[in-house]
Amino acid sequence: MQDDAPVLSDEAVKAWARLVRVSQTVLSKVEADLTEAGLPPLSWYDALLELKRAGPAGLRPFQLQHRMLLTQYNMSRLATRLVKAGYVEREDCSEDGRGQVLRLTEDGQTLLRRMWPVYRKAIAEHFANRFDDREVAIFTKALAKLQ
Amino acid sequence: MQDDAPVLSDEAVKAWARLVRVSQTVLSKVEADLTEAGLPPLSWYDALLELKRAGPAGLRPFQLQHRMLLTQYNMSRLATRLVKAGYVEREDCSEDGRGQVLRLTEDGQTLLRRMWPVYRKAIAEHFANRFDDREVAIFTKALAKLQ
DNA sequence: TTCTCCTTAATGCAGTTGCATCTAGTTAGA
DNA sequence: TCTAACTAGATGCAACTGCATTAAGGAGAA
Repeated sequence: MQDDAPVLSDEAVKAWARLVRVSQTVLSKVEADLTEAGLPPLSWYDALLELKRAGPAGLRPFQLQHRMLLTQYNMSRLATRLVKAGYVEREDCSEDGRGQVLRLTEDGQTLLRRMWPVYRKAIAEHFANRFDDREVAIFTKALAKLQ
Repeated sequence: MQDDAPVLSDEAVKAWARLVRVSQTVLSKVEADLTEAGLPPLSWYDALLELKRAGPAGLRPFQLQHRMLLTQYNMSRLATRLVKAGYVEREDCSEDGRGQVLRLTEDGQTLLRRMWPVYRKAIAEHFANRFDDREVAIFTKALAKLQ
């Protein structure tokens, strides 16, 4: 019987199981709050927020893709959806014939403003309210080790 | 200008963002390791493990659904896939004409045994190795507040 | 210049999820 | 016993994801 098993305590497995379960639960509660308010999913918010931060220069799809940790094909499709919904405009990139530039539209700005209160409330309710400042700091520090 | 905004510090938002990002990243690394080893996704492992724990009595789909925090329709479909793949058997429930019982098959047992080494290695690499025992305890305790 | 390799982005296909709805069986109250 | 309300599970449809592949432009070496 070989023992090439990585060391993994029961406690570590328990922590893992809890991370998976908790993140899934909390995330789906937040998504549910957005859906209930008739708003699009979190991924749309994330994309629009990044584009807002990028300002009028916009972002190349591959840049947004890296920031959001998306796959290339999912970025391509998310962009298509956001453009179709009118929240983003996509134009060919003048410096690179292969590329595009994505920019937030007015409607996109508006959507961000409509989503934030709902999103903020959801984060508070399902996540932040459970911790005090010290615990938030500890939690953040622990998560940083996984990045 | 109303102020019905829930209290939500920048630190809390940062912790939230990190939780979302990290859990997504780590989870997808683990899934990738399973895929690379030619194994089915994590959700299959979870289901099979619950069925193994349930023993020969098996589980009703709705019981498994609650344990795995699935929606009813996703439970129904996961069961169909597992049955089709031969890892689970599904028979009508004698006590309840509407219901079924799910049981692990021999092949299901075998799959569990094949998946665990890969899964364990992935948990260790992408998660547990980043922490010492004390940190695992702190992390678990923090996550507990979100349950 | 031309050839090769790399990067950017799209897409066909199969599988999965969310939502709404449906069927069928159970339970409890009049 | 009959009916209304509830519970267990399946499914049609649209949207989304993963995988593999493709098209097309860019960049550098010979």
